[in-house]
Amino acid sequence: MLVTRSSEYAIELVLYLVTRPLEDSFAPLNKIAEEISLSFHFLGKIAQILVHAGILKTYRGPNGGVALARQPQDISLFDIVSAIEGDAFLNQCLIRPMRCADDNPCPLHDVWSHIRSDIQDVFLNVSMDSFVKS
Amino acid sequence: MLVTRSSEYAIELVLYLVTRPLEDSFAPLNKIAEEISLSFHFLGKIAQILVHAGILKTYRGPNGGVALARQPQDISLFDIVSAIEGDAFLNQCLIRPMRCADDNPCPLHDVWSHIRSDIQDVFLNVSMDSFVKS
DNA sequence: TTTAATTAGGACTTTATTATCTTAATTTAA
DNA sequence: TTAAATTAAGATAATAAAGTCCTAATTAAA
Repeated sequence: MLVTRSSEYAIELVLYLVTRPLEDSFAPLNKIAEEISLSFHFLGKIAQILVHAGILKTYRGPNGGVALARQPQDISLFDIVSAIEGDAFLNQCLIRPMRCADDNPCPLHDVWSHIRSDIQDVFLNVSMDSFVKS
Repeated sequence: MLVTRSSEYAIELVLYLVTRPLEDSFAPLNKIAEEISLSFHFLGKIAQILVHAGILKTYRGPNGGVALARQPQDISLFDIVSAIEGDAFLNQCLIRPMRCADDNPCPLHDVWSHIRSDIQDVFLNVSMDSFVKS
């Protein structure tokens, strides 16, 4: 598993907002949940995390819903996934992440720090404007 | 999370066998569990999976234990992790892995298939001989 | 100003993962 | 041939992740 299911859902939610027509403002979560076949309540929790991370904004009441808080080109895959998975995402050693440190490295430490830095770059370099509908 | 804790343990187990003196044959799991501070019983289950995957071999009875079934240079990180995580490891799309297919691709399909192929290459190219003690 | 539409967030339930416990099977050596 | 040392594997328990449900808070419009 590369990311949790919560991260998958978060990516789907952002993709939904990125690919829908620009003129629309807030999209209600119940409509999104139905269209992408996810649980409305669970999606609400995901949305809250993304709001706290500054990726989405919400508005309550009639005609309310969620919307992107910044431009698609300013939202990377890394932003979304690290918001859900926490700071530790791609920031730890592969084995015994809690024990391994630069001054007490595990055998994989050097190899892995290069690998995860490469993977992190990939996640940082995929931004949501790749998926904007024209 | 990039891999499950079970995969971490599997990597640790193999690393233990790779880094110990060559003249030793089978190492008993209780000794390994103690040295790397893991649950003996859980380690036993991990070992069984690695045995079925052809990475380890075991021998029961006094002086029994586990040993590498092949040379360190013939065991990659990918071998270990995919044995534990299953065939789906790095072989699926990032979102909705079950639904996404080449003929019905998710929005991330093309981007992600390149990314995961790169990550998979990294896992394939790290083999256990990098960690052999000389 | 009341009602309806929405997000916010806590409590709870279900499911999957991780971990432990117990017994069986295998093998060596006394 | 019995006892000890080991892995094999099923059953159960604990923890974490995923999912559901309920009530509160906010906002717009009738």
